[in-house]
Amino acid sequence: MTAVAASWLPLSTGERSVAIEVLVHGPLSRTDLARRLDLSAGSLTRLTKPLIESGLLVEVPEAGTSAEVRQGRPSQPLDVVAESRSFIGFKITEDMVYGVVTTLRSEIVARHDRPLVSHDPSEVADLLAEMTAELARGYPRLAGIGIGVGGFVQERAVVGESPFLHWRDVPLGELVEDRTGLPVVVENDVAALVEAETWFGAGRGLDRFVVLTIGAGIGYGLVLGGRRVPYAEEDRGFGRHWIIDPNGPLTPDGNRGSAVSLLTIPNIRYQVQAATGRDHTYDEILALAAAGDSMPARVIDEAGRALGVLVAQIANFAMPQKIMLAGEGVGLMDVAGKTVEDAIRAHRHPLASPVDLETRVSDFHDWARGAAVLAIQVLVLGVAEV
Amino acid sequence: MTAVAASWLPLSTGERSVAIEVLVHGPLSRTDLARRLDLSAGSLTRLTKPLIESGLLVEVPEAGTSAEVRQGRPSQPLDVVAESRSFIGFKITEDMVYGVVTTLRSEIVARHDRPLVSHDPSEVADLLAEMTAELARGYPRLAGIGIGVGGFVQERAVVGESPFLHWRDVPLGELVEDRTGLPVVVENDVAALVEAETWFGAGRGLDRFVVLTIGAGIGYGLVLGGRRVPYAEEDRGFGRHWIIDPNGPLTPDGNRGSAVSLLTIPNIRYQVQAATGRDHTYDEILALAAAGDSMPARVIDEAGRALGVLVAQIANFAMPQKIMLAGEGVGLMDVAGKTVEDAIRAHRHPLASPVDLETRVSDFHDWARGAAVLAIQVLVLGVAEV
DNA sequence: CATGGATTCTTCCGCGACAAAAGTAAGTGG
DNA sequence: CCACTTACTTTTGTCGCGGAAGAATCCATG
Repeated sequence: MTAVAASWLPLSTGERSVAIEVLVHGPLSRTDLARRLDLSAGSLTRLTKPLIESGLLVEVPEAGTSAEVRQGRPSQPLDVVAESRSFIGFKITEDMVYGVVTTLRSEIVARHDRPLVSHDPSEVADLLAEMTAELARGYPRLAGIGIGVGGFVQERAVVGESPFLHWRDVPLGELVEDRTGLPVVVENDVAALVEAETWFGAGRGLDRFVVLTIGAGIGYGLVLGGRRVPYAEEDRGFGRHWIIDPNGPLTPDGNRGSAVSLLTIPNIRYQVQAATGRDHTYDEILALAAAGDSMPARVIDEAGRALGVLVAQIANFAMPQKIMLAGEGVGLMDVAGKTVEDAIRAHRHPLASPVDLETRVSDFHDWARGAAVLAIQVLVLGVAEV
Repeated sequence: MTAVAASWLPLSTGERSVAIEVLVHGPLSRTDLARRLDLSAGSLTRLTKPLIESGLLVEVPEAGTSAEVRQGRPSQPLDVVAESRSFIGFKITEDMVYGVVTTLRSEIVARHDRPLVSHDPSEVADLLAEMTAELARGYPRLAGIGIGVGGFVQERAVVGESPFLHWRDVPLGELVEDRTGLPVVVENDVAALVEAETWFGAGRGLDRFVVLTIGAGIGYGLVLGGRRVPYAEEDRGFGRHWIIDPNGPLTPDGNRGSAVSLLTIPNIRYQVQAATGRDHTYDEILALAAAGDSMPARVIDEAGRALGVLVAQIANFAMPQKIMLAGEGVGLMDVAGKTVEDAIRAHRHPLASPVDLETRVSDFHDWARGAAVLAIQVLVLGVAEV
């Protein structure tokens, strides 16, 4: 596997904005683009020409509604050639690596998962290289790899600290680049998910929005002006110091009634086990709660209330236009959705605009997809960022 | 009193950014400006010329440090002619109107206060016109008036709702313009203070910062990307639905342990009165608490803890670069500063960057100055905003 | 089936903003 | 007195955009 020409020609700012607009907002005619980007029709001819010649964009037949009869010269929608390049995204968890192949539009076209048996950096890199080879079958024009890791990542290349892997200053990007010959972007998994949502998901076109994840831990990502706000304690225990109920249940980590102890999957399972003596999976607990089993129902109700308070406070203080809920723990919303909404309402001003809360049913491949989006951003469009 | 030519010539975007930069960041040479605005030296000659000709900027002698011996041609700092125009700012409270005259640089050069005996809109407007005439003495080149009101203000002109004045849809801007012949900007008082801090105060040059005010109520202003984020419930009871301590003291408004009931001046006085049977002023309570009187000390300690939690949560969720504390209630910081800091630390992640908390000792004239800053923004530089 | 109107896109030209380079001004230091 | 440094000005070239005119391609109408 040899290195592929990483990125297209260097794009001018005008060309880049056109490329991103088409990539993110689907097929658009030149006239549409002129309106959206506030440019003249003439400028669009100029800007699109090199993009079409380079193969990034193509003219596509006009969208379906043939019934619609319009006068005038038909528009010539432009679209990115989604399949022209492929990207690989990985999500590394404690015991599994989830991998996907995506198109330029971040649609998942292939999946491949493997158990993670060793946490040794070079062995992990070996595994990622093997999985890359496996995934690459049938997708020859790989342009790059994105890797999402829970933990603190520096320079989009080095894992500065990852508690669950017991890593410190591991140059994962370099390790994988050496083995695959492909450009690699490493990023915190929540950050990657946030970027993916900003470009291709719920956050498209929004100025301020929040991604909140519930799973083994709690993740928080704040996007302002289209950019993610970096913060020092990134993904090293968000919500642990946020005490919702001082009299709440004590959890193994020694915090009483924190958002983490009330909301995360391991702590919910711990609470149910401590009360009933039996170990259940998270899904079982949700089912029991839905069926009215009193003890799980109490724990889940409390979790729903905590989530509502958390969401309300985020809305009060950060004032996002939308809050997106993701992660393996969002099943909570199905069972305790009403509790969450009530709690939100109770902790918001009656005149406040309603919170736009969107729940994304997501599995680990969505995290991997998020990592692939980073590769798209950095490698294709040359979006540099820290 | 006749209308004065309101604003300078329409400025181009380049000229405007130069003007704002000089206005906000004091005297700057062209070379400094070129560096700050990322422009070439040539562009600065071009951009500054019309500004100097129009009288907005002047070349001033180089700054003081004559001891400093440098080679080369001396720089020619530019400065705004601060005294070339004057602005009036008003802050309306329930029983007083506070007025100031400021320079273009928002320095207060005169004050004048009057008791507010009637809440009738036209009588209030009459009073403002009288005070304007009073303040205008000796400051002939008035360019505009800014008015800060607690409540909900629309279009920077109409008081949509103000509970303490019992106003609904009062076109205060128009009323005062009719009486004075001067352009008038009306804005929510917290919003005005936020703008003032963004331009001339602690928020200068920051991308994200928060203004938190404690007084008769709690005020919250969030600035992102140099712009204040508008929100629906603006200044109609921020913090009332934020329950810090579910077992906290009950207050007359029926909320138990909310940020408002724990922190605002009327509620602190109410708590002390309920416990001791005696009515004290806020300053007296602070003094008693500092002296160790147990009951006031407990109330103040609780208030300090509540403030700490509030600040910590703002820092956690909105991630501002700085939080500015203002209002008549900031004396709390002198007495309970340590409690506040402890509470902040307890509710933040240990790895989180420390909260940059700045306390501004402020009286009502600072609110009035904030309103004057709005007049400066809108009338001189044509900064349009909602 | 020709004509005209509508709409989209292309070509071309001019304008404005900017940067880079070259020139001028005003100081310091030997 | 001359070299050197720094600040500013002038000149010139380039880039990107908007606007006007025209080409392409549809529909509607007679």
